[in-house]
Amino acid sequence: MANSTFSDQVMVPAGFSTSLSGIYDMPCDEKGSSSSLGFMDMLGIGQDFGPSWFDLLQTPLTPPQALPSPASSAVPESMTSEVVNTPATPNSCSISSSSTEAANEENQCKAAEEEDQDQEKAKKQFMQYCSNNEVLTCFGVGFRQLKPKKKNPKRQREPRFAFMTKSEVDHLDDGYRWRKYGQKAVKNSPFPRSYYRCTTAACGVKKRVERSSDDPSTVVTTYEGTHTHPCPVTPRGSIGMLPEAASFGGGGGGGASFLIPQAHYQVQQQQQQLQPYFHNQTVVPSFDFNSTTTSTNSSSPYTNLFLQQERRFVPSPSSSTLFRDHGLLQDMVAPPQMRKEMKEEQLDQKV
DNA sequence: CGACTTTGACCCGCGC
DNA sequence: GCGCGGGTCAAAGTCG
Repeated sequence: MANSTFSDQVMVPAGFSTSLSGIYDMPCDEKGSSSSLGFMDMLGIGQDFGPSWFDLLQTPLTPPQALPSPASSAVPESMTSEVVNTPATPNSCSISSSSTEAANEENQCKAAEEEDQDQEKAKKQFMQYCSNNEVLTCFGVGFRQLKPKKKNPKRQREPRFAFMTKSEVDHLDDGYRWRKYGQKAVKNSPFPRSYYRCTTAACGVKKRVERSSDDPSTVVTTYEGTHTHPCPVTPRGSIGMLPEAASFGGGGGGGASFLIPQAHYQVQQQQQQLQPYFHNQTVVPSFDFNSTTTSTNSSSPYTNLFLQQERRFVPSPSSSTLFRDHGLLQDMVAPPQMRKEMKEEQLDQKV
């Protein structure tokens, strides 16, 4: 199978961005039965909870042409309200039959609530991220309920995170090493779904990759689980993603891997190696993680992830030095406005 | 030879 | 109970 680096993903026509669209939230099954979530499940389609996520997917988070300025980078109110609203069903712990069970359930309730809080946090942060980054389509912060095993009937919740990317190839290189362990034909889709598992021992992270039947140019990647190890791709040991930082919403229940930050790192790296290749490519605009709008003391690795990783690429007056120093990121990561400013700055310096 | 992919078989949950 | 579909296993094949 063809492999690609993340740079393949971000090299999309102007007006499109590596896309993430709308967050889905997966309701917990009240009965604790397993639920293998399909694509429709992830979108929340056919489920009776809150506003339809499918509706969210129909609307780009931000218009492709309208770069969000710091002032306008807040999550749109309409989105915020929908994202923050939690489905009514999950973790509603109201029924118990005995005192011990009640105690257990109470603990589970607390844990679940904490998880939900983390998830809420993650959602907010993620929406902020989407809003700030012209993300067109994102869908997925949630938990998958694993099938209860007979020996261990305890419910397990695996964090899941899915997003869509425009890519010619299915399997995108996110820095981790994956082994394909299965492929299945998907109903109502001409494209098969591939199953990958992190090759690192004791790391149970999985990912599913499938091509959208609606838009064959779109690849849907679903991550499941938390990496328990640093990203193996840490050239020169410069930016190794810590396990905490490499996961999403992991404060309470761990988190699924998230590609974007590392993608930028790879983009930056490959930019240096493949400069001619990236010529005139405009990608990944506007990464402005406003520290004033983002909680920095959050226990969520999600927050730290963005703050620590993304800020390396935040175009700001001070970071323009970074662009200058490397001399090759300008076309790549800087939004048009930023490129213009940098150009002007360079002209000023020449004068 | 090790790492990885392919692919048919198998398991399990769910709906009817 | 049965069939369907999603997910996983594992043997065989491929590749560097």
